[in-house]
Amino acid sequence: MLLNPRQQEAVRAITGPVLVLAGAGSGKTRVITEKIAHLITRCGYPAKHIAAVTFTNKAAKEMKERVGQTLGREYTRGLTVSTFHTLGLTIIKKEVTQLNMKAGFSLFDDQDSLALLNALTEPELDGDKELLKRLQHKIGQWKNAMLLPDQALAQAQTDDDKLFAEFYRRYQQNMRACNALDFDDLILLPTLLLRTNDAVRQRWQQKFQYLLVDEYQDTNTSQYELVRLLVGQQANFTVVGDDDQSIYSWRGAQPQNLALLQRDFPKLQVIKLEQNYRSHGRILKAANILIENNPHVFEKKLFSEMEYGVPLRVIYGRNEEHEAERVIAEIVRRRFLERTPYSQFALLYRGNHQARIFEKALIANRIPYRMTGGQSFFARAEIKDMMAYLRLLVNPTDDTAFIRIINCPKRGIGPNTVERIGELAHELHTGLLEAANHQALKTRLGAREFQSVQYFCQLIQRCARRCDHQPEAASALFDLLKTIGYEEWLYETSPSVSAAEMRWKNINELMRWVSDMLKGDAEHEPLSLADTVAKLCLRDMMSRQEEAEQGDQVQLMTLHASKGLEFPHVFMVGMEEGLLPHQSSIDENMVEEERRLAYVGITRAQQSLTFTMAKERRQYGDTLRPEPSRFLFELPQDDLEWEEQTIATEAQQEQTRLSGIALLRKAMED
DNA sequence: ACGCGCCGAATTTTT
DNA sequence: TTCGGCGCGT
Repeated sequence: MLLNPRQQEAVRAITGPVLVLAGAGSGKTRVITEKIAHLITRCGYPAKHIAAVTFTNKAAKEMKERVGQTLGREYTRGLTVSTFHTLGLTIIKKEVTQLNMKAGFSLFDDQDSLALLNALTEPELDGDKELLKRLQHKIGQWKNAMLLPDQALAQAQTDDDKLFAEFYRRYQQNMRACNALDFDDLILLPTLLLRTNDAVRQRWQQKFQYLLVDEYQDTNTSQYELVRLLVGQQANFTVVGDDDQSIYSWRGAQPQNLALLQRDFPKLQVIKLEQNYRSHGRILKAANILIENNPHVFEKKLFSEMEYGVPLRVIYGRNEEHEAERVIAEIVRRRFLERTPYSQFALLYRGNHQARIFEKALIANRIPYRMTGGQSFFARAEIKDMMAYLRLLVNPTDDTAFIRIINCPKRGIGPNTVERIGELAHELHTGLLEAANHQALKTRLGAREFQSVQYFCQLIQRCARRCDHQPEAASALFDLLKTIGYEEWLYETSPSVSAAEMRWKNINELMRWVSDMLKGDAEHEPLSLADTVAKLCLRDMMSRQEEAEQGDQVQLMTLHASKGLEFPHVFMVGMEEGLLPHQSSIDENMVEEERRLAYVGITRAQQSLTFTMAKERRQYGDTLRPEPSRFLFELPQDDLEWEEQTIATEAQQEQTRLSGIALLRKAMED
């Protein structure tokens, strides 16, 4: 299909700064990929001088694929399509010496940095999880605002802030000692370096002569600054975004960055993509009218040339179980009557806890479903263990990794022994592993403990040395895994055999990625172990296995997780004051972002949209009678069918339930 | 190794 | 209020 006039305009605007305001379903990924193709084939930009930046690996991967399809792989060689964090990492790796860092640094995820913060604030905070989270969040805010510890301290108003700034200083000091970076550092360090070092900045401006940024409304201050520094005076760039889909401000995203562009680049060309190719007219109308309740810097109104479609519906359950039952009865009915496959239905909710009741009902009715989100692969204990081994191999000063695995699997090294090692490390100004390997430890530990520690150090060192010879690295890792007896340990400590099997399977999955990345393939150079580990930390695996084969399953996810996706039939559940908008957002005057969240949900729907709610909802042990969400009243009532609010008799309710089940029986006989 | 008992969660989480 | 996870004790 041809690009529409606005899309063409967006693709062809190649001189100077361009902002593409891309409404939901307006084909923005297509515009970005076409634009990259246009830059390469028509404008003489070599691929290696173009960078496209996204927020997720998934988006980066999709974009890479689509550019490859459009142009053919040979034209895309050298093209940079990566996440902000991977781009930051690329710059840091090239500029390690400028940054006074050693190669083979570790990347800490949120859990790792929380563990470090816990250790650093031991006496003062005493492991208070609530406070630690707040501290971590605060440090993140400072980093995103590009404030270093002493600047944070200088700015601190309250005593609390001063204390937190002091912890921030300790944290950074320790991170440096461990040669470790957190995710925010991946943006902050390159930004500060580019800002202060003219030669480095020029080098990177030379490298990236054209920059494209996706989901621009989700950038934070340091990310925007990085963009500004990279594009320089030339300002040849395109950012694509939609202020109405900004739903991550609680994570530091600054949707104001869209408006700031106009201030910082007066020549900014603004192009709006308002034609929607996804949803029926009624759904778009509802979305437009809802979002008009928010203030806007840029006016935007989506339109569709598709049919007007069926009315939006609002249905009730007498409580949350009944709500779930009714949704399921509805799905079963439509599957049966209209032959709609399960996979065309999506259930969207505000909070993960809401999923449980729907899950239960789906299981009870044997309806296949897929829940996205939840505990991620990398949050699993066995994966964290293995990653800690990998990190320690690459970076012997990674004390967080050392502490995690020193006694895992159990090898008779208890907290006391670790304490002794810590003391020695402190005296010698070294990392824990080096201290553990020091002869001075002999006099401080019992013979057994000393021997255990020695054995562990030798294991790590031997393996690390073997890993230096690239071809041997993978087998060295497998040998290590064997030697420490991790599989046996899993079977000993898991609550069930099947749990152990699951965990061991996960370990093997990880090991497969590692060995694939070490080996490389037709499209990927073989990577060093250090690069492999870094990529894994950023969840940036090559050939990340295709999302487990998607059968015919009902889709369950949070509204946040649904951004960017589309479904023929959408149920937005729990449409109640207190849930959406969420109570704490109401309390903090953050209803506009909740409205955007509702907007995101509505614009996921292609053909039909159903809002559901419960008349009664149990919470904290008492029972609430929530009001319908204010957003329902903001929608065009002519397009909304409210179910009659008659109070059904028990008999009628039972009838509804039974007819649902009867339909199910029939469906299962198919 | 297993079981019991207590405590915490209850908003969203791209890296 | 309830459920699940974790930690400790036998």
